[in-house]
Amino acid sequence: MDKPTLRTIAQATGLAVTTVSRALAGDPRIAARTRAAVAEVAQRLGYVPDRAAQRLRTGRSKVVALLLNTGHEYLGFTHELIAGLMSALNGTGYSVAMLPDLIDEGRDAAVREVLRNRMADGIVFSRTEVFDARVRLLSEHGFPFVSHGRTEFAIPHAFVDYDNEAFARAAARHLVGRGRERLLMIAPQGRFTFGQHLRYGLTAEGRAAGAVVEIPEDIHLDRPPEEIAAWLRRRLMRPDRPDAIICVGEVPAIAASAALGDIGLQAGRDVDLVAKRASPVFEMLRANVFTAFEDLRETGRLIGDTLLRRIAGEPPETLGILQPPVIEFTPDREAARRSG
Amino acid sequence: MDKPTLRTIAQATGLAVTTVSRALAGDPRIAARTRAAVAEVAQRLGYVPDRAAQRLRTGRSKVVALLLNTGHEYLGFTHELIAGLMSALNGTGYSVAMLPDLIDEGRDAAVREVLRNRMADGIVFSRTEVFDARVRLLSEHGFPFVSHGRTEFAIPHAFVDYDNEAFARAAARHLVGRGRERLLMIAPQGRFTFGQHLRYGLTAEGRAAGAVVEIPEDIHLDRPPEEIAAWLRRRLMRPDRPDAIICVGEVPAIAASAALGDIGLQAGRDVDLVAKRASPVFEMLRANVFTAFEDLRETGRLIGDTLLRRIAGEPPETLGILQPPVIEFTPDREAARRSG
DNA sequence: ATGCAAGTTTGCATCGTTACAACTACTCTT
DNA sequence: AAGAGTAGTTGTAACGATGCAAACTTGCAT
Repeated sequence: MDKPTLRTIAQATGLAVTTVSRALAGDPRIAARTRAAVAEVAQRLGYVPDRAAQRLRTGRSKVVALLLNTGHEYLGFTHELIAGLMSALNGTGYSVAMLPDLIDEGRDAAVREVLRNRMADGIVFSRTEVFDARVRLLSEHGFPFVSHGRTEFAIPHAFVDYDNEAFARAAARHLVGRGRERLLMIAPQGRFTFGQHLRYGLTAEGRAAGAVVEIPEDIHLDRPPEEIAAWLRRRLMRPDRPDAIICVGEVPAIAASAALGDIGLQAGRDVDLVAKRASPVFEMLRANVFTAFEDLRETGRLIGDTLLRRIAGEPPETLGILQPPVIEFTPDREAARRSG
Repeated sequence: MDKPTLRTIAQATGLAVTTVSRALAGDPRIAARTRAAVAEVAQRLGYVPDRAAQRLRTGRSKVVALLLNTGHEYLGFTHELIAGLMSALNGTGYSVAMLPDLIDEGRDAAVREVLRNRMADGIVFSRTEVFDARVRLLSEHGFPFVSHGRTEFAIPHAFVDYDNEAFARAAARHLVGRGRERLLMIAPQGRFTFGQHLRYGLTAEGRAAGAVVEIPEDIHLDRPPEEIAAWLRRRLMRPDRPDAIICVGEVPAIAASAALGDIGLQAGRDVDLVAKRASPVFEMLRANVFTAFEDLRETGRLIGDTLLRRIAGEPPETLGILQPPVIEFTPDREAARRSG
C-alpha cells in the first residue's frame, strides 16, 4: 500500500528503472510495445511521479510564483487574476505558489528569494513600476517572468498590460463630448507604470480637446476610500470645481459617488463619473457612473500562457501583450433610467 | 558563483557534510563553537538549504495548500483570507500553494491529489459542507488540515469558524428590537455548514421573538447579484412583504439596496437592511445598512496558526476555534445621518 | 562465421539533504 | 592500567528521479 515509485513499476514489469522512466516520458528510444506496457502498469498502480525527486534531479520545480500584495484590497481584483492564472496552468502540471509583495519596503525581496532557492520556474507580479527593480533583477538573471504592466526599460521583457492610455483617452473624449471641461482623475500612484500611462493619456487627449486636466499626486487609488471622499468633498466645494471625475478603480468611484451626495451634487448632472470596473457591483449601484469593463480573469489567463511560453524558452522580445480596452462606457442602472 | 550547498560549507570549514547539516539544525551534539563557526561561514556564503532535497529526504514539503474557489467572487473575501494566512506562515519557511476547488464537481479532487503526491504538508479550505467529503477523506488519512467552517461529523477535526449562529441571533434581536416582524435572509446555500448555522440562528431567535422568518433555498449568496435583485423586487411587491432583510455578504446587500430603490421603498424606513461586511466599502455607500464586521484577515491568521500546530502534531481534538461575532450593528453613513 | 549498425535496454552516478551506526579522542572509574 | 562512558565528529546509505555511457540484442551485409 506504499506509494508506487519507478522501482515498483520496474519490478512489476521486469524492466530497469531507467527504462521505465524513459517509457513514461514517451522517449522514442523505448519500443512502442514496452512503452504501452509500462504505461498500463503505471496506470494500474496509480503511479504519480514524485515532484521533489524530479525537482532535485532536474532543477525545475513546476511551480509558478505569484507576488501578492499584502495591503488591503477592496474589490475582487486578486481573486479574478489568480483564477485566470490557474486556469491557464490547469493541466500543465504547474501550480501557483504565493509570496508576499512587500510594496513599501524592498520590493525585490521575494524575487531575490526565488532566485536564490529556485523555488519556482517563473514569476508573476502586478503593480509594475516604471523602472521596476524586480524586472531589472530578473532580466539580468534571464529568469522567466511576466509582469502585469510594462516598464520603461530599454531591455524588452514579457508582459501583459491593459491599454490604460487608450482607456484614459477614451474617457476624455467621452466626457468632453458630453460637454465637460474640467477633468479630475483619481489615479494610481505615479510610481506605477499604468499610473503614468493614465496620466499621459488623459492629459494629452483632454488638453487637445480644450479641457483642464487635474490629477492629484497625493490622492491615489491606494488611499483609504474615506480619505479620498474627504478630499473630494473639499475639492468639490472650491469654485473651480471639476465637472467630471475619472476613477481608475471601483472603490474610489464609490467614494466619489458618496462625496458628491454628501455635498448635494448629482452625478450625471453636476458632475460626470467615469470608472473602470472589474466586477458587476456597479450594476447594482445607483451611482450614475459610466464604466468600462476590464476583464482581469482574461488577463490572468494571458499572463499564465505567456509565462509558460517564456519558461519553455521563447525569447522575451516576442512576448508582450497589450490588451485593448473596451472603449464603450456603459451607463449604470441609474444613468440608463435617467437618459432613457 | 555556484549556489553553495552543504558540501561547499563542509569544504570551507574542513568539517564533514553531516556535521554541517547538524550544526545548522542547531543539534546539541555538535559543539557550540563548531556550530557558531558553521553558521558564520554559511551566512558569509549565503547558503540557503535546497527545498527539493530536504523535501525528498524528509518527505515534508514545507508547503501549505489552499483550495481556491474558481467561481466568481465579488468582494475581496479571498484576498483578505490569503493575506492573513500568509502572515501566519511568514518566517516559518512555509509557503502557500493554490489548488482549484471545483465546487460543483468532485470537490475532493484537489484533496486526493495532495494525498497522492504529498505536494503539501497541510491543507486549508473554505465553504465547508455539513458532511464535507474533504474532511472525511483527510481525517481518514490523518492528514493535517484546517477547515474554514465546521462539519457535523462525529470525528473531531481542526477548524476555524465565525460564530454565524450568534450573528444571526444578534441580527434577529436587533431587528425585532426595532419593531420588525417579517425577517428575510439572503443566506449561503444550505449545503454549507455556515448556511445551516445562519438558518438555525435566525429561525430560532426570530420565532422566539414572534417574528416570521423566511429563508429562500434557491436565492442564495452564490447567485449573481442581478438575479438576487430581481427576485427581491418581485418578493417585495407581494402584500406579505418582509420588513427586514439580512444579507450574509456585501454584494447581495448592495443588490437588496438596489432592489428597494427600484420599487420605491426606503431602507431604514420601510425595510431594515442588515449585512455582514468584510471591507470598508459600506462606509462609502449611502445604503442605510446596519453591518457587523467580520475580520477575514484575522481568520486567515488563525487558520495558519492552527494548521502549523496540526502539522507539528497537535491532535485535532484541541484545535477548534470559534470566532465570536461583533454583535454591534453599525449603521452606515446614511443611517447615522438620518438617526442623528 | 565475422563485423557492424540500428534498435533497445541497462547500470551507475548524481542532485542536496538527513538518518543511522560507527568511530575517535578524551575523561572517569575501579 | 584496563574498561566504561561521554562528547564530538564522521562515513555511508538512502529519498526517487534522470542523464550519460555502456551494453546488450537483433538483423543483415560481408
